[in-house]
Amino acid sequence: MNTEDMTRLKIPVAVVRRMPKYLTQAQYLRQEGVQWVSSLSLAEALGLTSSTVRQDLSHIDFQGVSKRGYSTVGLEAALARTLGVDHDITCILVGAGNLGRALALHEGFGRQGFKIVGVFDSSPAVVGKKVGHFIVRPMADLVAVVAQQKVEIGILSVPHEAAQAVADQLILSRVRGLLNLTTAHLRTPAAVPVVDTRVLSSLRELAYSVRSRQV
Amino acid sequence: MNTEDMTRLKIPVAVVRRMPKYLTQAQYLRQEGVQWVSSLSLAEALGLTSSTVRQDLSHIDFQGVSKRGYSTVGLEAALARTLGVDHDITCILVGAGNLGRALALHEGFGRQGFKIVGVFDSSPAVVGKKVGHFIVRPMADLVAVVAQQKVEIGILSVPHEAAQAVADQLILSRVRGLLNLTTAHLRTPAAVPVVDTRVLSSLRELAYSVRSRQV
DNA sequence: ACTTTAACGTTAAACATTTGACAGAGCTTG
DNA sequence: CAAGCTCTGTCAAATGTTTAACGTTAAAGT
Repeated sequence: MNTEDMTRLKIPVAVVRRMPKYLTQAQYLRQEGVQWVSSLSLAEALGLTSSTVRQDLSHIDFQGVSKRGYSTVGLEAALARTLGVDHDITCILVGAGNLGRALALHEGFGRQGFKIVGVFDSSPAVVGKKVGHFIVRPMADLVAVVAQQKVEIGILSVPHEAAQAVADQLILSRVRGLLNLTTAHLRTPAAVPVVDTRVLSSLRELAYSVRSRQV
Repeated sequence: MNTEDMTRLKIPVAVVRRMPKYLTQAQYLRQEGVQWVSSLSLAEALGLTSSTVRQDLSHIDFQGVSKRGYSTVGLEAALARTLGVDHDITCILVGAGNLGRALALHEGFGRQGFKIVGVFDSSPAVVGKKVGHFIVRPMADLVAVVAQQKVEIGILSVPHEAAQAVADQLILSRVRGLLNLTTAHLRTPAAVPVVDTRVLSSLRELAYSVRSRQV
């Protein structure tokens, strides 16, 4: 089958969710100077089966090599291309509380191409204050900044009561996707995807796992 | 079928992942004074089908009522019991960088029963400093604190190069589960579950969604 | 009391994901 | 230069998840 065709086909969500992990691993190996990686060693590193890895990687426009595996450099590039993170993506952050400030100060995302170009807050007490090298801006500036800087992603770290209203503002300002750090479930038009980070949910899931394994 | 039996059966992972969301929603409705909620309105609030909601809730030891739906109070209690968050769970946090400090300062987790009882860091420059009302402790204190305070969950917010080594120390100190905020994949014995929060992965997943929808 | 109705709980079919199995490709070695 | 080996890519079976459909229950109205 033509690989060009493959990549046009819709990639299953389960596969898309694993791709960032393959990308992280490929970057990591490449930085360590490893040139080739097999589906088996990727699987062992990520807690999967080699079969799953091969099946997953068949969805990207990139070929492994018999007897060697996958080139770490090629894999990294192909995954980045497939995910759309082979170029910078501009983001804004709304909500300059503890979590929001931590994310704004975290340099890791910027290194991975997610460039924060503005920090917003609705509280007059916070607007104008500095967060790292950002000056917190009022919500009224949202539309203009999104338009001028071609912002693609809005990151929400507001109290959950305010989440839906802020999400609506972000959508109106024509942001293309939302990263939701709140516990609220956001309702958005189909054209605006939302990914939840679920920190509290993860803790609760963990509580269940811890408990059900103690038996 | 006897519901007592049901709850002993293993709950599918997909269902466990949704339960925290149902719990959040039930709490929220109860706080607003809503007494009953139907599978359909839960579904609409969380972006699911009513069928999924009913199927999911059939796994907990709690019954809905014909023509009314589920009691928000009862639902909240049953979900909390099932997840094991009906009592406090002690946690420690390792890594007092930006993200770690933000989590330590965030009061929401404490209100939900996840009590942080210690903040640790390996850097002598950080040990001894204050983070909120915590004084950052050295890694050497880990074992003693976990034993004395019966710590169940370790939260990792260290640089990813250090993640596996710190995870190993936490496991040795007999923590029962790990919340992983790093991009590293952690390898643990089967008895020690790990839940990843995947903030960077979520951003990448979002980048893919945004891109594949622009067509 | 009886009918209507709005909900749940359960079944089974549809759909999605994961896994095992194996043919084929291309290094490597003698 | 052929044999052997190790790895990929793909197929199909097994497993897991979601959904629609429907029988059942209990409240509400007549």
